[in-house]
Amino acid sequence: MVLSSRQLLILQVIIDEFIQSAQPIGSRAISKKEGISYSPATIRNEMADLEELGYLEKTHSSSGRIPSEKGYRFYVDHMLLPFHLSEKDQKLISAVFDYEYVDFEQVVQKSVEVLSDLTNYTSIILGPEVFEARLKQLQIIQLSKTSAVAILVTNKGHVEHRSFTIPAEISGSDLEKLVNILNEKFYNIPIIQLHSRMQVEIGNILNSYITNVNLALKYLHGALFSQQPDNYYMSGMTNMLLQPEFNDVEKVHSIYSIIEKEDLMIDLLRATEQGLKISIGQENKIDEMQDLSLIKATYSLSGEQLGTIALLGPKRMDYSRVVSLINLLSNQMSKTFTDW
Amino acid sequence: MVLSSRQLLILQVIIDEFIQSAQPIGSRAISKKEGISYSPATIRNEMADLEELGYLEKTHSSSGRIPSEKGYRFYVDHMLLPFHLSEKDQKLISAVFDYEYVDFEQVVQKSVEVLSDLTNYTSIILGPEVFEARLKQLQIIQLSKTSAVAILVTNKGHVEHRSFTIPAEISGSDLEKLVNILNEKFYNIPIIQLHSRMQVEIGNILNSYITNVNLALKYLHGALFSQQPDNYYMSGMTNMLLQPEFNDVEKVHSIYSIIEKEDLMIDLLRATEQGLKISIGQENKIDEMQDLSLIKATYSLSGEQLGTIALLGPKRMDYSRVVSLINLLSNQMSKTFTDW
DNA sequence: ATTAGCACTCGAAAGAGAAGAGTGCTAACA
DNA sequence: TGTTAGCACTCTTCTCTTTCGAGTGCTAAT
Repeated sequence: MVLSSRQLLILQVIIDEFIQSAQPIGSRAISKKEGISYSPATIRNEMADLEELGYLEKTHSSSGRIPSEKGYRFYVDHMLLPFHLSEKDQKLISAVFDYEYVDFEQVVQKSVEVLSDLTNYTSIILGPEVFEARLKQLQIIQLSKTSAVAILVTNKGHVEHRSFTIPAEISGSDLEKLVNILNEKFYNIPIIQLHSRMQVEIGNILNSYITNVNLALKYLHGALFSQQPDNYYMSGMTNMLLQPEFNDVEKVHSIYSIIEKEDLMIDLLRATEQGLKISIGQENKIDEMQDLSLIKATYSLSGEQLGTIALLGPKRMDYSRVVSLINLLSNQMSKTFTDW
Repeated sequence: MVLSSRQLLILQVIIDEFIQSAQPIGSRAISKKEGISYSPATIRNEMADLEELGYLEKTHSSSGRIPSEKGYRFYVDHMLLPFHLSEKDQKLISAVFDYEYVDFEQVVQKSVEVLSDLTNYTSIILGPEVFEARLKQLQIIQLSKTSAVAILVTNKGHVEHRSFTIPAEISGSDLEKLVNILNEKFYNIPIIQLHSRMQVEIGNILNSYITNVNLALKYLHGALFSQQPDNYYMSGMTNMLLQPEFNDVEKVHSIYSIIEKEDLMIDLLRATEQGLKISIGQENKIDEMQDLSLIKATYSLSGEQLGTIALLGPKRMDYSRVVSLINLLSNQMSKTFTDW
């Protein structure tokens, strides 16, 4: 069953209007729209058909129509017009990349903010995946007899650091030796392999130099990897409060309880495929996200996928503008990172 | 005008009950309370007096009473009983300090979380002030021809880092020299002085070694200080949604709009005096905080004030438990930091 | 000084009615 | 045959009452 062009037109008008107003749309309102030359009665017939096909819904038996999830899906798949971003939008986005002293974190932080500001939705970005980077330098700086900072720098400029107390069994000079050997031996290996190779490859070598090798390794490892790196950035959570569909504290709370579960969101965002993906309502598979849409796009460095940038808002989202914004932003991010 | 002991008792019961129930308290309910042996009529008379004195309010002409801000203030100043924390609370708090690998950030992060979890209010902590620390080591690690990471480590184990692009006019070896000289010259000076002394003291010395000194200094400085250090930690914002007084999206939004203004909150929290301070409703001087109470306490390292730990919730707060929790936590923080 | 009694006030909840937006269906029309 | 006018019907929303109960303030009795 394929839709007639008139049905398409009416569907489009209803979705566009509903995205604007958040109110059910009636036949009379549609017939008065520019570009529509049918009477309300005709439109009512078409709406009834569209409803039967599953693209529209009613809130009650004599209400106007609102888009169903299937309607949104169709809209997103087949009716998304290329949106022309305003000068202002474009400027605000490029401003993110205009700074002299920049690093990944700063750019990502600014990106997530500009995205939530421009859309009035909640924006989330997964930062560059540290473990894909390679070891540039490892360092231990002793602060006192019993405490030190371990610092790890990757070839992509990411820095991880952690303070720790030096156990009595390990001397400062032993730690230093350990670090020297690790730096020499493991320069430029992927961080993700560091853990396993630390155990396997150098235990023997070190035994001759250092007492308590295992303890020292354990400590060093604990210091560096005890916490997952914070590459999760979110902005505009309160924007949810502005959406009329969430004008009830109950709903807000249920949504926030999901958004706050960082692990869950990371799982949700971690992109499988390159490119842009839209999940509408129940497509998200999570009860609390039934009324939400998630739009995510990947960004990359020299073609290699680096992270995900995403937007969370009501199903009634301004998809066409939002998609343009995300595309522009993710492309700019990719470009900037690759240029460095 | 001093309150009679019966008035005190009634005031206490009303505030305690209201903190529990969030409902206006009537005379009959009070007279049935254990420890009260007066008839409702007697209590009504006392309540009328307490209202005239400004300690109580009515929500409408025939409602029960609720505490006024003056009532809360009196309660907090004169009626706060030492609260015996449950085993569970105490355990959860000490668990924060029980880890093997710890640094400031981790402890602060965990503290802010445990505090909001235990209270169901919003918790904020100002982390240790970096600029009071001293320079332990400065380092530049070159990542490529045109990019590098600058890392600054303080004697307190704080690490600041920033990536930057190396301008064409400056050679890598010059940067290295610069860092060496800075390390030698400025070891152990307070970070806060680093900026000015960099300008004044070593410009001359460096001129002979390095071309483009000023540019290099400018870059290094920009890299290290371009961003304020993130020593602001917050947790439990969504807890506000659980409070019956904020069951209206409007109110939540106005509160969140304030909480999100990091600068403003930092100003509000930065403690002038050592110790614990409670600000109730209008005492906060901020319109949007009329319905909120703020409790803040300082923590310190060897007696030297280090930061602030605070709790934000409705005026109807469980002051006595909350004060005990904050005191315990801030003391533990001070103790832990001093022990290191 | 305390308390019982009582009239009164106000909010919350429930119900009734009117208005209005919108539908579905039927029959007329081009 | 596709389109439209007309009309009965449905359902929400708003407003107006009514009722109920909790709680007060005041007066008079203890």
